Amino acid sequence: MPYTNEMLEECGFTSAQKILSGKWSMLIILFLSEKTMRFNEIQRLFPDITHATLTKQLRILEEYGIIERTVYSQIPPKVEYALSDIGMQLKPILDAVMLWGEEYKKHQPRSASASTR
Amino acid sequence: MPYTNEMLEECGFTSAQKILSGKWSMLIILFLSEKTMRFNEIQRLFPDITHATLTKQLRILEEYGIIERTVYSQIPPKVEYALSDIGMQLKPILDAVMLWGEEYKKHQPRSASASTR
DNA sequence: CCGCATCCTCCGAGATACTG
DNA sequence: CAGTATCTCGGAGGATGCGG
Repeated sequence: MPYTNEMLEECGFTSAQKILSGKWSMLIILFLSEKTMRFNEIQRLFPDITHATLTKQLRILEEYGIIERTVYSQIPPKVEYALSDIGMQLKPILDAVMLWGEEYKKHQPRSASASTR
Repeated sequence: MPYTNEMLEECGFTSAQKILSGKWSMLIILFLSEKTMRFNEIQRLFPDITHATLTKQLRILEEYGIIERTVYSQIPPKVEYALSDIGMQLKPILDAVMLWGEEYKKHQPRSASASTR
């Protein structure tokens, strides 16, 4: 039996796809699962993501309810990012993804870096 | 310590991100993990993916070594798609993702369908 | 039945510069 | 220190039509 777009919208799988398909989503979630971090901490962790892009990614994940944002109204400002409960439940999955990725690289030493598209 | 783009390229996690972030990748892999399928079977399963798009997705996954393509030279043509060994190892992960998605929808009844972006 | 080539649309990701 | 506002650009995803 076929799966139309409507049916896929209902399915939890589709939510997961949207949330995880962001270029940095999985990495951010994985590191936040270790500890709560400030904006600049995250940025120092990934020097190659601009702060504008990082802000967007964090906003999206926040809207999805994956991370929680705490603002301390002070000078200088301080904002902390932490995983929500449901976000935390992604950790074992992302760990498994990472392990799979390592395994994959052993078998396919050159494939996924040279994106053929 | 920071993770530069170069370091991330080395990391297996990045391969996984590229492979899994395709809009249909996870769904296709999940269904192929159940059984080998012909092109038209897959397309009937997802009526809302055009055959051009499906072809591209399958090619990409094939280049990544996730799926294997068997062509039967006959009239009419027959092509079968199956998961490779390394592709099969994704199944438990995708099952977990699906379960997480269901759990997520319970907690966030409206979030990820109304993509706020 | 299956795949390829072409063209188009749209959005993610980044670059840059400015605010409190 | 953190966030916002624009702009650009490339590529994913899709529509259509031809070819074997």
